[in-house]
Amino acid sequence: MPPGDAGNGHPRVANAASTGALKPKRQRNPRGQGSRLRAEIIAGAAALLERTGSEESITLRAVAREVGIAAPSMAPHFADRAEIIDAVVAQELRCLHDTLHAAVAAEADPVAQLFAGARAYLAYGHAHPNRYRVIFERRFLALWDREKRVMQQTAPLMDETFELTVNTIQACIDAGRSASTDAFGDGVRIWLALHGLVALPQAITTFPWPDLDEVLVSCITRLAGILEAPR
Amino acid sequence: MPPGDAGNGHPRVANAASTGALKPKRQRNPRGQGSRLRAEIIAGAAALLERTGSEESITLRAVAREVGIAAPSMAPHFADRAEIIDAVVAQELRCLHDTLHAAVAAEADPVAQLFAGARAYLAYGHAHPNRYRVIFERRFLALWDREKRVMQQTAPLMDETFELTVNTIQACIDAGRSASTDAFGDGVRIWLALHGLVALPQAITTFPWPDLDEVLVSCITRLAGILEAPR
DNA sequence: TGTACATCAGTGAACGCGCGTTCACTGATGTAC
DNA sequence: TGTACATCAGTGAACGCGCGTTCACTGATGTAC
Repeated sequence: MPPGDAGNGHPRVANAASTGALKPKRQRNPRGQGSRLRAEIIAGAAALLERTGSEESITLRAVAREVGIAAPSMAPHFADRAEIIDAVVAQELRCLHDTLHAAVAAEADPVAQLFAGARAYLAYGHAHPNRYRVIFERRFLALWDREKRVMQQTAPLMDETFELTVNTIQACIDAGRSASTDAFGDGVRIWLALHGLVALPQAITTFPWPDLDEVLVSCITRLAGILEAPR
Repeated sequence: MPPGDAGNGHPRVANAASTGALKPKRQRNPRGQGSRLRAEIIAGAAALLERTGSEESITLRAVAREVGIAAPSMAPHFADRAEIIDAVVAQELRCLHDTLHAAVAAEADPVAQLFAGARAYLAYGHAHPNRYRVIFERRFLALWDREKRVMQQTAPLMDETFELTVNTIQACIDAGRSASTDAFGDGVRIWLALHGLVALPQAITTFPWPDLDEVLVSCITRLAGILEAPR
């Protein structure tokens, strides 16, 4: 068993403290501000996720190490791992939404907006594969009640993000730039293709993928019935 | 902590033995046939995966319990978890390939073949979500050397499976049924869309997904430039 | 203005658990002589 | 034809590890009187 490995298949990941760059001992939050630790825990878990790429590495003890607190100190804020991960997902989804919104808002032409949003989605997925995974490839193992609760938190945000796409396609239609007659349906088709575009090349690394930006453009052009390139 | 939970987030899953339906004590393989255990281990791991849905639940001890052997007995056959999972992936990918091949071969019309293959892919993904995940959503955590070795095993099979799609599209073109001029590129686009079609609705369960078969048909029709419905 | 007390924000050691791995072993089956 | 030996196909107990969780605690900061 290699050193640093727990023997349970989860490599123990170095944090700032264990690498010797030991953090200044954490100062406790002032009275009444105890809930600030909640945000620190979410940030710690997100950092852990970003660094290790595996949802499983977000153990309570690992997060505690990352944040620099004792493990039981998390109990008042989170009941278990899943609640922490949920909070991370919500935060990351908000981040993705804002990124996409900004990319779309930066363009004036509706067709350019559609491509810009799609490119931002693809760029986010490839720049932050681990964050992307935790949002769009989570699995729920018979945690049905919890799943519902989580979804109540993230579903509106997901819908809001998806609406960006539909609105942009509708704008293309209204401007006479698209032959689409079903903005919602085409939004779905584009989302599915984009997910494939982010996820598959990351999983199947041996395949001779063509240039992904070109694939993106051709998929969207055909799926959204775009009549010509952006002006 | 609930009983049966290791306290490490991995629920311990009941097998036939622990549920009381205790298996007849395993008979050891005859001399010279020791490698048969290898197949039993792969089958046990696959069963575990199918039942629990999580790659993490495939621990050496869990597989040993499933198969009904002592944990150290696996050492001669597999160096670690990853090797077992690799073997499962290869087996499942072979299974998927055969399924798709059969579905395509059952049709005569090339357009019907294209749709039949795509529908078989979608059906496999939804019937066996956990098997699908282990093939197409594996993550490789800095196991680069191992990844290469694994890919050497599965890459040819993956290419073979993909070729089915390309050949079918080419047949559509040759029969004058498709306006496509790039069978490979359109194969990629269809694969990406199909992956989204399998994976996203499973992960995002709150979204009001439209009928997935209709989405499949419309995506393929547009992405492969199909001129009319199958004859 | 003092002071006793309550509350808050955590700590640190200990528990039992499943994990991967080690190591000496067991018992059946073939094989050389 | 007998028999000693080698090999094969595993077993079972023990190890140290990280895990989630418990429980009594500590020490700073407000607050009632």
